[in-house]
Amino acid sequence: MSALPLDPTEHRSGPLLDHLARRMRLRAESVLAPLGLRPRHLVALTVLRAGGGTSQQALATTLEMDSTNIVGLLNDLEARDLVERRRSPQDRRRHVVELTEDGAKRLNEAECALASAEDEVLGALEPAERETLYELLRRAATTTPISCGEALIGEPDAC
Amino acid sequence: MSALPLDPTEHRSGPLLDHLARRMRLRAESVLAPLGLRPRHLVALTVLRAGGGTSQQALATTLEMDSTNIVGLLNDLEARDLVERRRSPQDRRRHVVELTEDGAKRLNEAECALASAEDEVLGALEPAERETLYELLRRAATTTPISCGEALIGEPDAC
DNA sequence: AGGATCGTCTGTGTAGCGCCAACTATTTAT
DNA sequence: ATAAATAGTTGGCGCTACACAGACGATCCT
Repeated sequence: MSALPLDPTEHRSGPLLDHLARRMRLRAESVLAPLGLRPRHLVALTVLRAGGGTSQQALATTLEMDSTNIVGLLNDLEARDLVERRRSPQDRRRHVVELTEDGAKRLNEAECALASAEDEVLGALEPAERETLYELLRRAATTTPISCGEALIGEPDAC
Repeated sequence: MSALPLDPTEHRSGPLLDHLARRMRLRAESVLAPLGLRPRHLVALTVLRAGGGTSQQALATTLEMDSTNIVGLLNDLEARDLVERRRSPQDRRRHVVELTEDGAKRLNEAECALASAEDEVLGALEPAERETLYELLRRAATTTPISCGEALIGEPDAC
């Protein structure tokens, strides 16, 4: 079509994302096992750290998982005191899920433990590039996960 | 430790990768259905396009999947003429797996179809940033997947 | 009081995938 | 030439992650 060498073919990162996530997850699984965590738990913890206190269904929306399965996931995390369920004062049906201090600490430990896995999978990238990658992923993941009004329970001013 | 604001906390992209891959995969699933493809097929096709002719076990190593499951995956793709299994002349036990023209075309179509999914998931990133992301992912995924000697069947000089 | 909503529990079904075992065709080593 | 290793295939078993549906109590909104 055009003489410009701008976009010769469609560049979709979906499959690459999938591929790398799998490679990472396989390594993470074994590295995380001694900590009693699975990759899936880390995703939840990461989202919770980023999102502050959210209701369970908000979490379900963010993680795009069925809410019934969120229950089990949170049970795991709460049993290990990594996460806390408090009833919302505004709406006592709701559980406000929040990372505990232990949770934040454990998440940090896990992230340290993941370094080796990341070294293997992202070995082709230099440190600066990895940081760029991280920043892009983080920003993409922090895309006002839910309609904003329901997600931010504690900060009604943010919107 | 240091006063520099360089690395206050560990930055692991593993969980983010996992999260975004999931979000992408869910959308891809429905978008790809009319094309008779699943996300997993796209990963394989993408790897094949990047890697040229590889043996099945090389593919298994790259995708980090059990080789018995590779068989079924390739059966799917070959049944749709997206992929071709030829016996290697050098070692007639081997199947050299290669993308057909139809396969390349179909992969391109699929990538176009994925645009909407990507728009939703990577909506927070500008086009230039998405391209950067793609490039980083692509390079990370192209990390001499196998020990190099076994992977490159057709090009024995490359190493 | 009545209806909707949030979370929980239970159960069912399915898909992805690892693992084991057996078998064939072929290559390599002895 | 015979034995051992390797590539692919098939079949089966089992586990895990999930989605989905139904029922229930607690709570909110009218």
